[in-house]
Amino acid sequence: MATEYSDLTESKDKQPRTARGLRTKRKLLDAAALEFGEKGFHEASITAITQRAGTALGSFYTYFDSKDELFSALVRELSNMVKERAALALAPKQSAIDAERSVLHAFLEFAREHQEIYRIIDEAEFIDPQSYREHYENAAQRIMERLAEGAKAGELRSDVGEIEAWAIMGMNVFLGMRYGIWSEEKSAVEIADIANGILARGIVRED
Amino acid sequence: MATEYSDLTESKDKQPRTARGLRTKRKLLDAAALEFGEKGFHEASITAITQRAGTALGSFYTYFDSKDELFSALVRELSNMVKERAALALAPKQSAIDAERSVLHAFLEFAREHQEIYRIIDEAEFIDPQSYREHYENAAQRIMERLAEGAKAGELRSDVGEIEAWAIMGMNVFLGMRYGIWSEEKSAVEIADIANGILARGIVRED
DNA sequence: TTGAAATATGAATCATAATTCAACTTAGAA
DNA sequence: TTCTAAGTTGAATTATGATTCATATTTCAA
Repeated sequence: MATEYSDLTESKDKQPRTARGLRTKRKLLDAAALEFGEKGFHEASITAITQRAGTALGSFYTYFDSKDELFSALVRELSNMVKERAALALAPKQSAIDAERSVLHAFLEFAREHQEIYRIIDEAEFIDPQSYREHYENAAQRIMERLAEGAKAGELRSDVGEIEAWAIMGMNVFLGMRYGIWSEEKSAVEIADIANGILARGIVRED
Repeated sequence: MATEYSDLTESKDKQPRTARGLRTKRKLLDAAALEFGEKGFHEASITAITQRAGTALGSFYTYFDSKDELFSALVRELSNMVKERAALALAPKQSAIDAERSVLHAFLEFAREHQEIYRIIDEAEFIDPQSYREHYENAAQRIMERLAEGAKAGELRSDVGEIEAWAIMGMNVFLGMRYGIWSEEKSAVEIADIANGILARGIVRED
Protein backbone atom coordinates (compact mmCIF):
# COMPACT_ATOMS: atom_id res chain seq x y z
CA MET A 1 0.00 0.00 0.00
CA ALA A 2 2.89 2.40 -0.53
CA THR A 3 1.80 5.82 -1.60
CA GLU A 4 3.32 7.99 -4.24
CA TYR A 5 2.63 11.14 -2.28
CA SER A 6 4.89 12.44 0.43
CA ASP A 7 2.04 13.83 2.52
CA LEU A 8 0.97 11.14 4.92
CA THR A 9 -2.54 12.56 5.03
CA GLU A 10 -3.13 12.39 1.30
CA SER A 11 -6.44 11.21 -0.09
CA LYS A 12 -6.64 11.00 -3.84
CA ASP A 13 -7.68 14.58 -4.70
CA LYS A 14 -8.21 16.54 -1.55
CA GLN A 15 -4.72 17.92 -1.22
CA PRO A 16 -4.67 21.65 -0.57
CA ARG A 17 -3.30 23.59 -3.54
CA THR A 18 -2.62 26.89 -1.90
CA ALA A 19 -0.82 28.03 1.22
CA ARG A 20 -4.14 28.96 2.76
CA GLY A 21 -5.50 25.50 2.16
CA LEU A 22 -2.43 23.92 3.70
CA ARG A 23 -2.84 26.08 6.77
CA THR A 24 -6.49 25.12 7.16
CA LYS A 25 -5.76 21.45 6.84
CA ARG A 26 -3.01 21.80 9.44
CA LYS A 27 -5.40 23.53 11.83
CA LEU A 28 -7.92 20.74 11.36
CA LEU A 29 -5.36 18.04 12.11
CA ASP A 30 -4.15 19.85 15.21
CA ALA A 31 -7.67 20.42 16.45
CA ALA A 32 -8.51 16.79 15.77
CA ALA A 33 -5.54 15.60 17.83
CA LEU A 34 -6.87 17.56 20.80
CA GLU A 35 -10.49 16.59 20.31
CA PHE A 36 -9.85 12.87 19.70
CA GLY A 37 -7.32 12.83 22.52
CA GLU A 38 -9.74 14.30 25.03
CA LYS A 39 -13.00 12.69 23.97
CA GLY A 40 -12.09 9.61 22.00
CA PHE A 41 -13.21 8.97 18.44
CA HIS A 42 -16.94 8.53 18.95
CA GLU A 43 -17.50 11.31 21.46
CA ALA A 44 -15.53 13.68 19.30
CA SER A 45 -17.60 15.54 16.71
CA ILE A 46 -16.64 17.15 13.45
CA THR A 47 -18.48 20.23 14.61
CA ALA A 48 -16.30 20.51 17.70
CA ILE A 49 -13.16 19.90 15.67
CA THR A 50 -13.96 22.65 13.20
CA GLN A 51 -14.86 24.99 16.05
CA ARG A 52 -11.52 24.32 17.68
CA ALA A 53 -9.80 24.85 14.36
CA GLY A 54 -11.72 28.07 13.82
CA THR A 55 -13.12 26.99 10.47
CA ALA A 56 -16.61 26.32 9.19
CA LEU A 57 -18.12 22.87 9.39
CA GLY A 58 -18.18 22.49 5.63
CA SER A 59 -14.48 23.24 5.28
CA PHE A 60 -13.74 19.93 6.85
CA TYR A 61 -14.97 18.13 3.76
CA THR A 62 -12.69 20.14 1.55
CA TYR A 63 -9.78 18.20 3.04
CA PHE A 64 -11.15 14.92 4.30
CA ASP A 65 -13.69 12.49 2.93
CA SER A 66 -14.96 11.45 6.33
CA LYS A 67 -14.35 11.42 10.04
CA ASP A 68 -12.71 8.02 9.66
CA GLU A 69 -10.32 9.29 7.07
CA LEU A 70 -9.28 12.17 9.26
CA PHE A 71 -8.58 9.77 12.08
CA SER A 72 -6.49 7.56 9.82
CA ALA A 73 -4.46 10.46 8.57
CA LEU A 74 -3.86 11.57 12.12
CA VAL A 75 -2.76 8.14 13.31
CA ARG A 76 -0.23 7.85 10.52
CA GLU A 77 1.12 11.28 11.32
CA LEU A 78 1.38 10.57 15.04
CA SER A 79 2.93 7.18 14.47
CA ASN A 80 5.63 8.94 12.53
CA MET A 81 6.22 11.38 15.37
CA VAL A 82 6.73 8.55 17.83
CA LYS A 83 9.14 6.90 15.48
CA GLU A 84 11.16 10.07 15.06
CA ARG A 85 11.32 10.68 18.76
CA ALA A 86 12.71 7.21 19.33
CA ALA A 87 15.30 7.67 16.61
CA LEU A 88 16.40 10.91 18.22
CA ALA A 89 17.00 9.16 21.52
CA LEU A 90 19.52 6.82 19.96
CA ALA A 91 22.96 8.19 20.72
CA PRO A 92 25.77 6.73 18.65
CA LYS A 93 28.25 4.46 20.43
CA GLN A 94 25.75 3.22 22.99
CA SER A 95 25.74 -0.44 23.93
CA ALA A 96 22.72 -2.38 22.71
CA ILE A 97 21.30 -2.52 26.21
CA ASP A 98 21.80 1.19 26.78
CA ALA A 99 20.06 1.88 23.50
CA GLU A 100 16.95 0.11 24.76
CA ARG A 101 17.12 2.06 27.98
CA SER A 102 17.34 5.34 26.07
CA VAL A 103 14.42 4.47 23.84
CA LEU A 104 12.21 3.52 26.77
CA HIS A 105 13.18 6.66 28.64
CA ALA A 106 12.38 8.81 25.62
CA PHE A 107 9.10 7.00 25.11
CA LEU A 108 8.05 7.58 28.71
CA GLU A 109 8.77 11.28 28.50
CA PHE A 110 7.01 11.51 25.17
CA ALA A 111 3.94 9.74 26.52
CA ARG A 112 3.80 12.17 29.42
CA GLU A 113 4.12 15.19 27.18
CA HIS A 114 1.63 13.92 24.63
CA GLN A 115 -0.94 11.79 26.37
CA GLU A 116 -3.34 12.43 23.51
CA ILE A 117 -1.02 10.72 21.05
CA TYR A 118 -0.86 7.66 23.23
CA ARG A 119 -4.64 7.46 23.39
CA ILE A 120 -5.25 8.06 19.71
CA ILE A 121 -2.82 5.39 18.58
CA ASP A 122 -4.37 2.96 21.03
CA GLU A 123 -7.85 3.69 19.79
CA ALA A 124 -6.72 3.02 16.24
CA GLU A 125 -6.97 -0.65 17.12
CA PHE A 126 -10.72 -0.20 16.71
CA ILE A 127 -11.07 2.64 14.25
CA ASP A 128 -8.26 1.91 11.82
CA PRO A 129 -6.82 -1.53 12.59
CA GLN A 130 -4.52 -1.47 9.61
CA SER A 131 -2.69 1.63 10.75
CA TYR A 132 -2.56 0.29 14.27
CA ARG A 133 -0.97 -2.88 13.09
CA GLU A 134 1.49 -1.10 10.86
CA HIS A 135 2.46 1.17 13.70
CA TYR A 136 3.44 -1.71 15.94
CA GLU A 137 4.90 -3.88 13.23
CA ASN A 138 7.19 -1.06 12.23
CA ALA A 139 8.17 -0.39 15.81
CA ALA A 140 8.90 -4.07 16.39
CA GLN A 141 10.95 -4.15 13.22
CA ARG A 142 13.13 -1.31 14.47
CA ILE A 143 13.66 -2.97 17.83
CA MET A 144 14.55 -6.18 16.06
CA GLU A 145 17.14 -4.41 13.96
CA ARG A 146 18.75 -2.93 17.04
CA LEU A 147 18.81 -6.32 18.70
CA ALA A 148 20.38 -7.89 15.63
CA GLU A 149 23.10 -5.27 15.66
CA GLY A 150 23.73 -5.95 19.32
CA ALA A 151 23.96 -9.65 18.61
CA LYS A 152 26.36 -9.07 15.75
CA ALA A 153 28.54 -6.98 18.01
CA GLY A 154 28.61 -9.87 20.45
CA GLU A 155 26.80 -7.92 23.16
CA LEU A 156 23.55 -9.82 23.04
CA ARG A 157 22.72 -13.48 22.81
CA SER A 158 22.96 -14.55 19.20
CA ASP A 159 19.45 -15.96 19.11
CA VAL A 160 17.52 -12.81 20.00
CA GLY A 161 14.77 -12.19 17.49
CA GLU A 162 11.25 -11.14 16.79
CA ILE A 163 9.69 -12.54 19.94
CA GLU A 164 12.11 -10.63 22.13
CA ALA A 165 11.33 -7.49 20.14
CA TRP A 166 7.61 -7.83 20.76
CA ALA A 167 8.21 -8.58 24.43
CA ILE A 168 10.28 -5.42 24.81
CA MET A 169 7.70 -3.36 22.97
CA GLY A 170 4.90 -4.66 25.17
CA MET A 171 6.92 -3.85 28.26
CA ASN A 172 7.49 -0.34 27.03
CA VAL A 173 3.89 0.31 26.05
CA PHE A 174 2.47 -0.92 29.34
CA LEU A 175 5.03 0.98 31.39
CA GLY A 176 4.12 4.03 29.35
CA MET A 177 0.46 3.58 30.14
CA ARG A 178 0.90 2.88 33.84
CA TYR A 179 3.68 5.34 34.67
CA GLY A 180 3.32 7.83 31.85
CA ILE A 181 -0.42 8.28 31.49
CA TRP A 182 -2.09 6.97 34.63
CA SER A 183 0.34 8.51 37.07
CA GLU A 184 3.69 10.19 37.11
CA GLU A 185 4.62 9.06 40.59
CA LYS A 186 7.92 7.57 39.49
CA SER A 187 10.68 9.17 37.48
CA ALA A 188 11.19 8.13 33.90
CA VAL A 189 14.80 7.33 34.72
CA GLU A 190 13.88 4.95 37.52
CA ILE A 191 11.39 3.09 35.36
CA ALA A 192 13.77 2.84 32.43
CA ASP A 193 16.53 1.57 34.73
CA ILE A 194 14.42 -1.11 36.33
CA ALA A 195 12.94 -2.32 33.05
CA ASN A 196 16.42 -2.30 31.58
CA GLY A 197 17.57 -4.43 34.47
CA ILE A 198 15.22 -7.14 33.30
CA LEU A 199 16.83 -7.12 29.87
CA ALA A 200 20.33 -6.97 31.28
CA ARG A 201 20.05 -9.55 34.04
CA GLY A 202 16.58 -11.05 34.19
CA ILE A 203 14.80 -11.16 37.52
CA VAL A 204 16.45 -14.24 38.99
CA ARG A 205 18.57 -13.84 42.09
CA GLU A 206 22.27 -13.87 41.38
CA ASP A 207 24.73 -14.82 44.11
CA MET B 1 -16.99 0.37 44.86
CA ALA B 2 -17.53 -3.11 46.27
CA THR B 3 -20.95 -4.48 45.57
CA GLU B 4 -23.15 -6.41 47.94
CA TYR B 5 -24.42 -8.63 45.17
CA SER B 6 -22.61 -11.71 43.98
CA ASP B 7 -23.69 -11.32 40.35
CA LEU B 8 -21.06 -9.29 38.57
CA THR B 9 -23.63 -7.97 36.15
CA GLU B 10 -25.94 -6.56 38.79
CA SER B 11 -27.52 -3.15 38.35
CA LYS B 12 -29.63 -1.98 41.23
CA ASP B 13 -32.99 -3.59 40.39
CA LYS B 14 -32.75 -5.41 37.11
CA GLN B 15 -31.82 -8.79 38.47
CA PRO B 16 -33.88 -11.60 37.01
CA ARG B 17 -36.19 -13.14 39.59
CA THR B 18 -37.09 -16.35 37.85
CA ALA B 19 -35.15 -19.10 36.11
CA ARG B 20 -36.53 -17.91 32.79
CA GLY B 21 -35.23 -14.41 33.41
CA LEU B 22 -31.82 -15.72 34.34
CA ARG B 23 -31.68 -17.72 31.13
CA THR B 24 -32.61 -14.72 29.03
CA LYS B 25 -30.01 -12.54 30.64
CA ARG B 26 -27.42 -15.25 30.07
CA LYS B 27 -28.36 -15.48 26.40
CA LEU B 28 -28.01 -11.73 26.06
CA LEU B 29 -24.54 -11.70 27.62
CA ASP B 30 -23.37 -14.56 25.41
CA ALA B 31 -24.76 -12.94 22.30
CA ALA B 32 -23.16 -9.64 23.28
CA ALA B 33 -19.76 -11.28 23.66
CA LEU B 34 -20.00 -12.52 20.08
CA GLU B 35 -21.39 -9.32 18.66
CA PHE B 36 -18.99 -6.96 20.45
CA GLY B 37 -16.12 -9.30 19.70
CA GLU B 38 -16.84 -9.38 15.98
CA LYS B 39 -17.97 -5.83 15.37
CA GLY B 40 -16.61 -3.75 18.21
CA PHE B 41 -18.76 -1.67 20.52
CA HIS B 42 -20.01 0.98 18.12
CA GLU B 43 -20.70 -1.23 15.14
CA ALA B 44 -22.52 -3.68 17.34
CA SER B 45 -26.24 -2.97 17.73
CA ILE B 46 -28.70 -3.93 20.42
CA THR B 47 -30.98 -5.18 17.68
CA ALA B 48 -28.33 -7.58 16.41
CA ILE B 49 -27.56 -8.74 19.94
CA THR B 50 -31.19 -9.51 20.71
CA GLN B 51 -31.55 -11.28 17.38
CA ARG B 52 -28.54 -13.44 18.16
CA ALA B 53 -29.95 -14.12 21.60
CA GLY B 54 -33.33 -14.98 20.11
CA THR B 55 -35.22 -12.46 22.22
CA ALA B 56 -37.21 -9.35 21.44
CA LEU B 57 -35.54 -5.98 21.31
CA GLY B 58 -37.47 -4.73 24.31
CA SER B 59 -36.36 -7.62 26.50
CA PHE B 60 -32.90 -6.17 26.52
CA TYR B 61 -34.06 -3.31 28.71
CA THR B 62 -35.54 -5.69 31.22
CA TYR B 63 -31.98 -6.63 32.21
CA PHE B 64 -29.76 -3.72 31.24
CA ASP B 65 -30.17 0.04 31.50
CA SER B 66 -28.18 0.75 28.39
CA LYS B 67 -25.72 -0.54 25.84
CA ASP B 68 -22.89 0.86 27.93
CA GLU B 69 -24.05 -0.97 30.99
CA LEU B 70 -24.19 -4.25 29.12
CA PHE B 71 -20.66 -3.72 27.92
CA SER B 72 -19.46 -2.98 31.44
CA ALA B 73 -21.09 -6.05 32.84
CA LEU B 74 -19.51 -8.13 30.12
CA VAL B 75 -16.04 -6.73 30.68
CA ARG B 76 -16.19 -7.51 34.37
CA GLU B 77 -17.36 -11.01 33.64
CA LEU B 78 -14.64 -11.63 31.07
CA SER B 79 -11.96 -10.11 33.25
CA ASN B 80 -12.91 -12.65 35.85
CA MET B 81 -12.63 -15.48 33.36
CA VAL B 82 -9.11 -14.44 32.43
CA LYS B 83 -8.17 -14.30 36.07
CA GLU B 84 -9.54 -17.75 36.73
CA ARG B 85 -7.76 -19.24 33.78
CA ALA B 86 -4.44 -17.84 35.00
CA ALA B 87 -5.05 -19.21 38.48
CA LEU B 88 -5.76 -22.63 37.02
CA ALA B 89 -2.42 -22.63 35.23
CA LEU B 90 -0.52 -22.27 38.47
CA ALA B 91 0.67 -25.71 39.49
CA PRO B 92 1.81 -26.02 43.07
CA LYS B 93 5.54 -26.50 43.66
CA GLN B 94 6.61 -24.61 40.57
CA SER B 95 9.56 -22.26 40.76
CA ALA B 96 8.69 -18.59 40.48
CA ILE B 97 10.08 -18.44 36.98
CA ASP B 98 8.19 -21.53 35.88
CA ALA B 99 5.02 -20.01 37.26
CA GLU B 100 5.41 -17.02 34.97
CA ARG B 101 6.02 -19.33 32.06
CA SER B 102 2.87 -21.30 32.84
CA VAL B 103 0.76 -18.19 33.15
CA LEU B 104 1.99 -16.80 29.84
CA HIS B 105 1.44 -20.12 28.13
CA ALA B 106 -2.10 -20.35 29.49
CA PHE B 107 -2.79 -16.77 28.49
CA LEU B 108 -1.62 -17.39 24.92
CA GLU B 109 -3.85 -20.42 24.57
CA PHE B 110 -6.76 -18.58 26.10
CA ALA B 111 -6.30 -15.62 23.75
CA ARG B 112 -6.33 -17.99 20.78
CA GLU B 113 -9.45 -19.74 21.95
CA HIS B 114 -11.28 -16.56 22.85
CA GLN B 115 -10.13 -13.79 20.57
CA GLU B 116 -13.35 -11.94 21.27
CA ILE B 117 -12.49 -11.65 24.95
CA TYR B 118 -9.14 -10.15 24.11
CA ARG B 119 -10.75 -7.54 21.92
CA ILE B 120 -13.55 -6.64 24.28
CA ILE B 121 -11.25 -6.06 27.22
CA ASP B 122 -8.99 -3.95 25.03
CA GLU B 123 -11.88 -1.84 23.85
CA ALA B 124 -12.91 -1.23 27.44
CA GLU B 125 -10.09 1.33 27.54
CA PHE B 126 -12.46 3.58 25.61
CA ILE B 127 -15.93 2.42 26.61
CA ASP B 128 -15.43 1.70 30.29
CA PRO B 129 -12.02 2.97 31.38
CA GLN B 130 -12.62 2.16 35.01
CA SER B 131 -13.15 -1.54 34.37
CA TYR B 132 -10.19 -1.56 32.03
CA ARG B 133 -7.99 -0.07 34.66
CA GLU B 134 -9.24 -2.40 37.35
CA HIS B 135 -8.65 -5.37 35.12
CA TYR B 136 -5.00 -4.54 34.64
CA GLU B 137 -4.38 -3.30 38.15
CA ASN B 138 -5.71 -6.56 39.52
CA ALA B 139 -3.64 -8.59 37.10
CA ALA B 140 -0.51 -6.62 37.99
CA GLN B 141 -1.27 -7.12 41.65
CA ARG B 142 -1.40 -10.87 41.21
CA ILE B 143 1.88 -10.91 39.29
CA MET B 144 3.43 -8.80 42.00
CA GLU B 145 2.32 -11.23 44.67
CA ARG B 146 3.88 -14.12 42.79
CA LEU B 147 7.11 -12.20 42.41
CA ALA B 148 7.15 -11.36 46.10
CA GLU B 149 6.76 -15.02 46.95
CA GLY B 150 9.60 -15.88 44.62
CA ALA B 151 11.76 -13.25 46.25
CA LYS B 152 10.90 -14.52 49.70
CA ALA B 153 11.86 -18.02 48.63
CA GLY B 154 15.21 -16.65 47.52
CA GLU B 155 14.58 -17.50 43.86
CA LEU B 156 14.19 -13.96 42.59
CA ARG B 157 16.10 -10.78 43.22
CA SER B 158 14.86 -9.28 46.45
CA ASP B 159 14.05 -5.94 44.89
CA VAL B 160 11.53 -7.10 42.31
CA GLY B 161 8.34 -5.07 42.56
CA GLU B 162 5.53 -3.28 40.84
CA ILE B 163 7.50 -2.07 37.84
CA GLU B 164 8.67 -5.58 37.01
CA ALA B 165 5.07 -6.77 37.32
CA TRP B 166 3.83 -4.22 34.79
CA ALA B 167 6.71 -5.01 32.48
CA ILE B 168 5.86 -8.71 32.56
CA MET B 169 2.19 -7.99 32.01
CA GLY B 170 2.95 -5.78 29.02
CA MET B 171 5.15 -8.46 27.53
CA ASN B 172 2.39 -11.02 27.94
CA VAL B 173 -0.35 -8.84 26.48
CA PHE B 174 1.64 -7.87 23.41
CA LEU B 175 2.81 -11.42 22.79
CA GLY B 176 -0.83 -12.44 23.09
CA MET B 177 -1.85 -9.91 20.50
CA ARG B 178 0.94 -10.65 18.05
CA TYR B 179 1.13 -14.43 18.35
CA GLY B 180 -2.30 -15.24 19.72
CA ILE B 181 -4.62 -12.98 17.75
CA TRP B 182 -2.77 -11.75 14.68
CA SER B 183 -1.22 -15.06 13.77
CA GLU B 184 -0.67 -18.48 15.20
CA GLU B 185 2.52 -19.17 13.31
CA LYS B 186 4.48 -20.02 16.43
CA SER B 187 3.60 -22.47 19.15
CA ALA B 188 2.50 -21.17 22.51
CA VAL B 189 5.26 -23.20 24.11
CA GLU B 190 7.97 -21.63 22.02
CA ILE B 191 6.76 -18.13 22.76
CA ALA B 192 6.41 -18.79 26.47
CA ASP B 193 9.90 -20.31 26.57
CA ILE B 194 11.56 -17.42 24.80
CA ALA B 195 9.78 -14.76 26.83
CA ASN B 196 10.60 -16.70 29.95
CA GLY B 197 14.24 -16.70 28.88
CA ILE B 198 14.22 -12.92 29.16
CA LEU B 199 13.02 -13.15 32.75
CA ALA B 200 15.44 -15.94 33.59
CA ARG B 201 18.58 -14.64 31.93
CA GLY B 202 17.97 -11.30 30.23
CA ILE B 203 19.08 -10.89 26.64
CA VAL B 204 22.77 -10.20 27.20
CA ARG B 205 25.31 -12.66 25.90
CA GLU B 206 26.74 -14.91 28.56
CA ASP B 207 30.09 -16.61 28.05
C1' DT C 1 -5.82 43.53 -13.60
C1' DT C 2 -8.79 39.63 -14.08
C1' DG C 3 -11.29 35.44 -14.10
C1' DA C 4 -11.18 30.57 -13.27
C1' DA C 5 -9.89 27.47 -9.76
C1' DA C 6 -9.68 26.97 -4.73
C1' DT C 7 -11.45 27.63 -0.58
C1' DA C 8 -14.97 28.92 2.95
C1' DT C 9 -19.61 28.89 4.91
C1' DG C 10 -23.43 26.88 7.76
C1' DA C 11 -28.31 25.68 7.23
C1' DA C 12 -30.69 21.70 5.66
C1' DT C 13 -30.76 16.83 4.86
C1' DC C 14 -30.39 12.14 6.08
C1' DA C 15 -29.28 7.81 8.28
C1' DT C 16 -28.76 5.20 12.14
C1' DA C 17 -29.81 3.09 16.30
C1' DA C 18 -30.74 3.59 21.16
C1' DT C 19 -34.51 3.78 24.11
C1' DT C 20 -39.51 3.83 25.49
C1' DC C 21 -43.92 1.92 26.24
C1' DA C 22 -48.46 -0.05 26.33
C1' DA C 23 -50.40 -4.43 25.41
C1' DC C 24 -49.76 -9.28 25.96
C1' DT C 25 -47.98 -13.90 27.93
C1' DT C 26 -45.94 -16.89 31.42
C1' DA C 27 -44.26 -18.45 35.97
C1' DG C 28 -44.94 -19.89 40.35
C1' DA C 29 -46.64 -18.93 45.19
C1' DA C 30 -50.62 -19.44 47.89
C1' DT D 1 -56.79 -23.30 40.47
C1' DT D 2 -56.03 -18.44 40.62
C1' DC D 3 -53.90 -14.30 40.65
C1' DT D 4 -50.11 -11.14 40.63
C1' DA D 5 -45.47 -10.25 39.69
C1' DA D 6 -42.15 -11.13 36.24
C1' DG D 7 -41.04 -11.34 31.73
C1' DT D 8 -41.88 -10.60 26.54
C1' DT D 9 -42.88 -8.11 22.45
C1' DG D 10 -41.78 -4.91 18.49
C1' DA D 11 -43.65 -0.66 16.53
C1' DA D 12 -43.07 4.12 17.46
C1' DT D 13 -40.35 7.76 19.28
C1' DT D 14 -36.29 10.33 19.70
C1' DA D 15 -31.68 12.04 19.71
C1' DT D 16 -27.54 12.74 17.60
C1' DG D 17 -24.24 14.11 14.32
C1' DA D 18 -22.17 13.00 9.88
C1' DT D 19 -22.48 14.56 5.34
C1' DT D 20 -24.28 17.48 1.44
C1' DC D 21 -24.75 21.48 -1.21
C1' DA D 22 -25.80 25.97 -3.08
C1' DT D 23 -23.76 30.27 -2.43
C1' DA D 24 -20.12 33.56 -1.32
C1' DT D 25 -15.31 34.77 -0.97
C1' DT D 26 -10.32 34.52 -1.85
C1' DT D 27 -6.16 33.23 -4.27
C1' DC D 28 -2.88 33.53 -7.82
C1' DA D 29 -1.28 32.49 -12.59
C1' DA D 30 -1.43 34.66 -16.83
